[in-house]
Amino acid sequence: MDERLTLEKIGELAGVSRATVSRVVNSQPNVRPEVRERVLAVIAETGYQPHLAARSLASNRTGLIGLVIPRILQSLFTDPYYPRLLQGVTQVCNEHAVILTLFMFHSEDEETRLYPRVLRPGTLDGVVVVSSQEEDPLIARLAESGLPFIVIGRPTDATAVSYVDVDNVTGAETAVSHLINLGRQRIATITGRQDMSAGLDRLEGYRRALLASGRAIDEALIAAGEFEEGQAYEAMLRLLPQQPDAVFVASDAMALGALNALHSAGLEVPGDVAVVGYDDLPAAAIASPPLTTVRQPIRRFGALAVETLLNIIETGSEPPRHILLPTELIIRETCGGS
Amino acid sequence: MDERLTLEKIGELAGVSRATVSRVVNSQPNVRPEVRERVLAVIAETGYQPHLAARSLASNRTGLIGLVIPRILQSLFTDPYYPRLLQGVTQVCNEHAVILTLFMFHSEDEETRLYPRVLRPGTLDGVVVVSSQEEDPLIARLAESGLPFIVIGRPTDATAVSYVDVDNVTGAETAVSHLINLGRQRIATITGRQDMSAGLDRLEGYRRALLASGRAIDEALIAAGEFEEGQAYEAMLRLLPQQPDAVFVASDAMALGALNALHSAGLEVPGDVAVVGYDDLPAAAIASPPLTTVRQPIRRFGALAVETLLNIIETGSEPPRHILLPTELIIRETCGGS
DNA sequence: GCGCATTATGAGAGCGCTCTCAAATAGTGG
DNA sequence: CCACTATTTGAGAGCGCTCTCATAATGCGC
Repeated sequence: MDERLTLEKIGELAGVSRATVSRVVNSQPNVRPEVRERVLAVIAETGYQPHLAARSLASNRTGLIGLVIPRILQSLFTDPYYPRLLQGVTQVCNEHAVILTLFMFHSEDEETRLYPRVLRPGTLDGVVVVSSQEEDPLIARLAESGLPFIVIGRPTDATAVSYVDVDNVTGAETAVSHLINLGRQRIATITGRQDMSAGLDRLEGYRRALLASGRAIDEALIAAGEFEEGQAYEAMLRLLPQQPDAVFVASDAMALGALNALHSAGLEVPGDVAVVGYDDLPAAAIASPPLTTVRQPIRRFGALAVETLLNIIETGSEPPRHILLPTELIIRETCGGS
Repeated sequence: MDERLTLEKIGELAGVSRATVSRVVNSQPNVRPEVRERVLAVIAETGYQPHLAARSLASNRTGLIGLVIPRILQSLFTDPYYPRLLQGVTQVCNEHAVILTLFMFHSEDEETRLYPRVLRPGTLDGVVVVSSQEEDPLIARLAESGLPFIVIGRPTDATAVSYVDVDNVTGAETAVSHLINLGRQRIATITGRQDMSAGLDRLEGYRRALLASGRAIDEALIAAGEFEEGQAYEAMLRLLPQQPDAVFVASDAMALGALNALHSAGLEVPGDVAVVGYDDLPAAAIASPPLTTVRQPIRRFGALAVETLLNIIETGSEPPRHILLPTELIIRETCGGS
């Protein structure tokens, strides 16, 4: 009882060979039902589980996938983005009996030192990379290594790489169109970082909505917020001389900053200026006034990334998978009207 | 170049045997410096990394540790507790070249189905369990299996089990003593779940502070909040007839609920009733008025758990490690005075 | 320079599994 | 009932590493 359980041992107990037990464990065909039953009984009785490392070595499959969260994004870690993402990710991992490994880096030094570890042979079957700034070096190395991987959030050089992303262009377009339909005339925007696709795409959506309604783009109404609350506060103040009557802000954190700026400038929201954010943070719902925003299906997002990765592992990375998920406009009070 | 790198291969290139390369890779003694150098050069040049699965099989060490987050606590996942904890945990994992695996369960079914996976042979070197309700069955199974593990948050039957916990008793005691020193006379408390040590200990701290100042415990001033905002709201309303002039609330989420209740009852905070929370959520700082609360060193917490686990893996689980971390009273405005 | 203790090196077994391949058994048609 | 095919089973090699143990090389004292 004290001795370690192996295939051999189970075979002995069931009166068959190691090979047959292996077939049963892996649900392969060509085992007499009666024998299969007998083996399964022994397994259930003993609580045998195959030795992961041994199986990995022999089969060249570890049953582990990695989730890589780069340093740049750690700041976002205070909003519920990652927890939600993790829920989606772990959910699918659990369903498919895959073990999730988590790589979080805290400094550039750590990144360069530990990236090789992600690629280390005999470790992972595949990797989910949360994309940060454009051009994460890890992505190039993954591509080169041949290890299956998928990116959450679209990288710049996207065509050859599989990714799952939110349709930020359409999300932003919908938000801005809503402001247009509400009759707002001078719609400004505070943009996110322009080295992230999320930042670029949300600006692109803003442009498209305006153009679609036959308006011109006024560059003076576009201010850079870098996805940071403080920067957005400043950006909002810079926009005020242009007398916007609405502003589309590329994240809720920034929208909160913009709201502050508007308040301290003595302007009414949504009376004087309508505001729409992006992300639907919990803080958005309890802002005053509650913030109209664009909600992303974050959990589905994580789930879909893993599902797609598993599919890539199974069937190969060709063709690259490009998946865009729709967003939802959550209308609250900062946009006025409804 | 295309062929897979193995110890054998490296040995060939360096003109030594597999065994010698292995010694170099594992920094063992008894290799001539000149030979060591030559081998290291080949390794650097080729980018060789040992095959994890093969090493695991041979050495019976995988270099993986698990972090298990039980279902019950997922609700807490919206506050920054887990992100912070993960930062501490991954930090130490990175330092020690250990790979972190994350197990999150979403239903009772998943738990019972997947617990064995955590214990599966050839998978993990050790486990960090975030304790939830008392008596997590996983803890008993881990103890039985002999796999090294440590619990974050103290389990009930704590003596035989290693854990890292916040000193909730002292934390609560300090908070309540502060209210006493401020001259509050009728200090109530809203408790957390009494099947979690955090809930029990914070109540115990409340009691101790009162007794230490020579006061009696008035059970009518103790109301159950179950760690939920809504429940705390109700609890606060139930307390009001007792005319408390202060309330110690066992979590910030609940404190926010209590604050709401006080407002809607037309009472002034801290004028009529002082409030102290616990946890120092971001929401605590921006509550109105900003909430006095007890801050826990969450990141250190996670870091210490992993460090201790690694030590247990190295040196054995005897004696069990019991670590208590101090808290910090963050004084803001809801307690009045300073 | 010789015998000895020490240190450096390589051969080989074995970790627990998968997978191929040949042998054994069961099933089929005439 | 035999020849033949289809299915079931087991023997054995091999995955890439660690670790023990025997052997080879080296250092040292006299």
